[in-house]
Amino acid sequence: MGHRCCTKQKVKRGLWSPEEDDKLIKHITEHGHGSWSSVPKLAGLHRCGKSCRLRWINYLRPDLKKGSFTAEEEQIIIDVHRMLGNRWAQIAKHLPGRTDNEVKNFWNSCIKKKLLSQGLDPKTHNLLSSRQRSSNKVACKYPSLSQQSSFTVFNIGSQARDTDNTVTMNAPVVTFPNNQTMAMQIPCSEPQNPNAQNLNDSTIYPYGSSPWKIHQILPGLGNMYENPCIWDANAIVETFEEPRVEGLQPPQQQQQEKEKIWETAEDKIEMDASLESGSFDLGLLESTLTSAAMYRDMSSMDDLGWNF
DNA sequence: AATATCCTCAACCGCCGTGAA
DNA sequence: TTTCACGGCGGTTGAGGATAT
Repeated sequence: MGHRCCTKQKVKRGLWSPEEDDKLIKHITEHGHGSWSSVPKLAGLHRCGKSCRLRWINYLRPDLKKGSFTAEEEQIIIDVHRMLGNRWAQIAKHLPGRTDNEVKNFWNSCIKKKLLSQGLDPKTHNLLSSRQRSSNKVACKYPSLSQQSSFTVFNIGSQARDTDNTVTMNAPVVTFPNNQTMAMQIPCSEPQNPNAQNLNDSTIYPYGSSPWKIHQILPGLGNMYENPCIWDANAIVETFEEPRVEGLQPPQQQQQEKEKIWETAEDKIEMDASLESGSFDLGLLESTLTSAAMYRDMSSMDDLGWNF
């Protein structure tokens, strides 16, 4: 059964013809889309409004980025997915010009296989058990990541939404080889977006534009750090300053807020994320985690420079 | 060259949240 | 309070192209 708007009249389905595209583009550039349900009639299309919307958003929009995903985009997807799961629309927001559908397809057709070939569970980003690994030997068309077997020491936990709506998070663990130091990019204090008034605003630290400085991680076992990254545990990394933004709550208060949300992790952070209750701010989580994820700019694992 | 299998990705499906009536 | 229309989202499908046999 189609959508209600589609059942009212006969609508065409399937691939769009160039003529249909032209009609839709012409209508929207001249009049805007307004109510999508009225677009087909006004544009002279025998499609349902939802189909028009999808076609415009995913394919015809002028600001869409064409072409393959870059290595950097791919890493962003992996990093954000690690923290947000299959929230494609949220992930796509970190990739200007990319759509949720595109990101989802790329994930399912490529990244997922890469992670499996690395012995990582694409859902949790954790290492698969040896049994799971052996049953997941997948030919990876893109060998770059799978060749980085030495990075299996790098294991970040991630969230999984359980059926009872509890978000379970494994504490992120970055295991550094003993006696190694490592350059790591973490955020410095000043947000670049002058309009940002609120830490909850994820635009403060958009990928690629946030201020980072290189820190050195001491040898040993370090955990991804707290501030503004919310992980802690017993991190053996140096702290960095709280972002200074006008109108922010005092750090102490922020800390209390965070403590409401997060329970201290040892190996695992479990929190009651009853999303409907409103006690859990997904936006805050996301923006914070996104900031937290910035360490990924060591992303390019090739740049890490382990000295084995 | 023919056929089978795999892979990609555009499009659809169905559910959900929101706001208006 | 209920109903409905609508937009948005994530999961899934299937056509068609690419690759393997």
